[in-house]
Amino acid sequence: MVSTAEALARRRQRTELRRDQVLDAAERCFRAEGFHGASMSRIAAAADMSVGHIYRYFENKEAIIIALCERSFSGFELLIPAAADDDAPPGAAFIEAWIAQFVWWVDPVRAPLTLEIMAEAGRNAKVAEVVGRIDRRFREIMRRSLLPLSGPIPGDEIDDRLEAIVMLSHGMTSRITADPKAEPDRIIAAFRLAVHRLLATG
Amino acid sequence: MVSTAEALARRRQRTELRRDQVLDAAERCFRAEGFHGASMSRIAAAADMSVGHIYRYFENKEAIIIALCERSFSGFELLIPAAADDDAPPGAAFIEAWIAQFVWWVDPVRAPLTLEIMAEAGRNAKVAEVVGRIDRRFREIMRRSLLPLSGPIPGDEIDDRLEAIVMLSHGMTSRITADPKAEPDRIIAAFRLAVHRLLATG
Amino acid sequence: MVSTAEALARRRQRTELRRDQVLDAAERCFRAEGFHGASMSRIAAAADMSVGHIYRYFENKEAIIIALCERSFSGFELLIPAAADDDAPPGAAFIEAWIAQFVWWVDPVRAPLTLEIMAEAGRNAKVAEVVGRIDRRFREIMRRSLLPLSGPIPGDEIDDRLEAIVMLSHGMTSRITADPKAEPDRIIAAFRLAVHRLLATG
Amino acid sequence: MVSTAEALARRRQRTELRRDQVLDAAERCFRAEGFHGASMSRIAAAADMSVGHIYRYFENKEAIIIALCERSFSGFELLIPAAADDDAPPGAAFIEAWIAQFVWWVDPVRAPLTLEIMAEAGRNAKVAEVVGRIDRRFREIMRRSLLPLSGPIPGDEIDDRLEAIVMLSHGMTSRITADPKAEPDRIIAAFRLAVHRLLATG
DNA sequence: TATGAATGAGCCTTCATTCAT
DNA sequence: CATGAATGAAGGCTCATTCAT
Repeated sequence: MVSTAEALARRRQRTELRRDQVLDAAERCFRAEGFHGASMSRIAAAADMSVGHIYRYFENKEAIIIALCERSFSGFELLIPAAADDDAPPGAAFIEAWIAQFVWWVDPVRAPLTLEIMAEAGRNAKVAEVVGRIDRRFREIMRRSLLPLSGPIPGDEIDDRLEAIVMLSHGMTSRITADPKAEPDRIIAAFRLAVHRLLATG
Repeated sequence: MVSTAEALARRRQRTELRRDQVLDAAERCFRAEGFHGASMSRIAAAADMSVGHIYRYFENKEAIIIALCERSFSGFELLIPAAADDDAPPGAAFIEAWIAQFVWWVDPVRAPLTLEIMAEAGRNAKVAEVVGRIDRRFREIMRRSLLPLSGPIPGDEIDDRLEAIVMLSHGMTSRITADPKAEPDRIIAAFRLAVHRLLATG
Repeated sequence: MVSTAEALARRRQRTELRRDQVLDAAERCFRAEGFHGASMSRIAAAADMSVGHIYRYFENKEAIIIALCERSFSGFELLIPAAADDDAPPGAAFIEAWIAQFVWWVDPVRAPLTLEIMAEAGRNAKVAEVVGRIDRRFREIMRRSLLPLSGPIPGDEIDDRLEAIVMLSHGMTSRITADPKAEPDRIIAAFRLAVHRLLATG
Repeated sequence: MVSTAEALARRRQRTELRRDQVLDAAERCFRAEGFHGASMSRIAAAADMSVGHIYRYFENKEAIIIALCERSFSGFELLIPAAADDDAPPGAAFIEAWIAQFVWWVDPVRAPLTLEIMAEAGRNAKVAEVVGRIDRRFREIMRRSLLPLSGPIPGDEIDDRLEAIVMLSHGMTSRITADPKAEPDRIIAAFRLAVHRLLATG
């Protein structure tokens, strides 16, 4: 029946809404207290939901962490193609646009969570896998869309240059989180300079 | 009395030994479970010591964390001048030696802890202060010893280039930790390339 | 909605029941081991409740102590007006009724707790405040209802005589607690005699 | 040998000194934190002594408590005969001197400890015994030395009157401890008034 | 669907006591 | 005589998770 299909869709959508409601709350809590410091009851309170109800949408606390990691990066994952698929704009301007996307990494609200995720990835295989997936995707996109716009680069240097850009982006997260006085603008400026030098010929 | 002075020295030394014993154990536990995941009783077991006894050497768990942060960086802090004070070797060779020191950052055993420290710095002011101190010292040394060896750099770019180098070193920690398959050698290679390009003229 | 209001009322009532359940258990434990000798886990066991659950009803152990102090005195506080408001019976009979209320103080089950409260008041400001409140109320009632029934008392002696009565009532608690062989009846008899002499003219 | 006997006496005396040193420290600690709140290590620190050394003089913490109870009352026990044995001064003056001794009970520094002892007596048989002993002695002395100075008292009232005096003295301790604003002078004044009325004829 | 009462293991920390030195 | 290092049980409290309603 159509009505059943519709009902199912509506239910599915509502479930998605609830999950987001939990993830929003968890994000706030994890940011302030870390994965291990945040408690389910505090997350529940932040989500305006009962503790028990959360367990209808997530098997346990770890599942929330994993889901949050995925959602956290999906925001970034959407940005990259947005810049990449703007088919072939004039080189320099595109690189500039591409760099601008990285303001995302440097958001002082988001960075601590990203860093927490990286640290957790060191001990939690599932988190490591999520991080690995986005990392591979990030490199692939760079290779496909960023590289063509750079000057000619010696083949044996390509991987190192891309790796350096990845490292820079991770480094931004660290800097923003660990140094409360770091200014996002200055961090981005340093990133821009470094990316330009890494994509330059010679 | 000689004996008293000697006894005191011996005691002091043994205290230092015990503290290190605790810090070694804590380091292993923190690496495996994070600062907040690790428990005092597990740390005690790892240190072959009773829980209560640890508290003779550290006021509380946080004091262990702080002490560990300090000890963790002190290793790095010793390296820098070691390279810097090698009085005036020919430029290129020195830079190479300087870069080689960063194998320290890229040790897959040490990196997870460093990352944990950075994440913790985002919520713990005391940790942030320790991190800030080493950060300032790092920059100051770069400015004093590394910069003179680089080609001429436009004055308004100096800070950005140094900042980029700092970001790269943080990025190495992240990469090594989050990606278990990352090879330290490749990471260092990328770092070397980036540093060279950042110190190059033009 | 009616059901909601009813449910709320029922919940509130059950909460009150639980709190009493905890206080009853705590009272037994405190009596046997003192405020600081009794442990939360033993209180929980005595209350047929898990440790963690107690913390839904009381913020911490001290809150239990305070609540118990309040509840402990509220029993006495109810007695006083009961005697006082019996409007204007013939003097002597009333005084007798009034004295009879003090069997409450002399209950060998209650006295040890009262003494513990007094001792605690010496170090815990919150407890001291609860004790101070009941003390003021006690004096005020004596002044209003007991004094008029006594013979004429020189104005400058009134405070001392009331103070002496207060001291006597405290003393009963001490005697009953510290001397297991003390007979409540004899203690009350002495109290009666002393009160009569303190309220007598001359 | 004489020297041995002397040495033994000297040792005994030094032991006594050490015990007092511990008891002084314990008294301060117990006053501030109660019997259960004070810790051996804090007592040791207050006594300028090592923890382990205390155990040469006292079997365990309870032994310190007991010894302190005994010493605590011995101070009072000495006072009574001091007044009593002043052979037969004129009645009224003696009673006044006798009452004056009770400033001891009302010392705001001593009272909290006395109250703590009374509370502990309710659960610790050994403490109860110490308290009981002093209590019996107190009554006996009153009967022997105070009573003869009073006016003629009906035989069946004697015990009640003495009991009331005992209660008053306990009450003073309670009042002084529990009410930080209570003035010792006023308490003593009330006590004096009550004692006079209890010893008066009729 | 939604609640929050209930659990008990586990957290960090402190304790009385012992014993090698 | 004197120390204080060492223990591990027990302290108060919080937690993730379950389940009756």
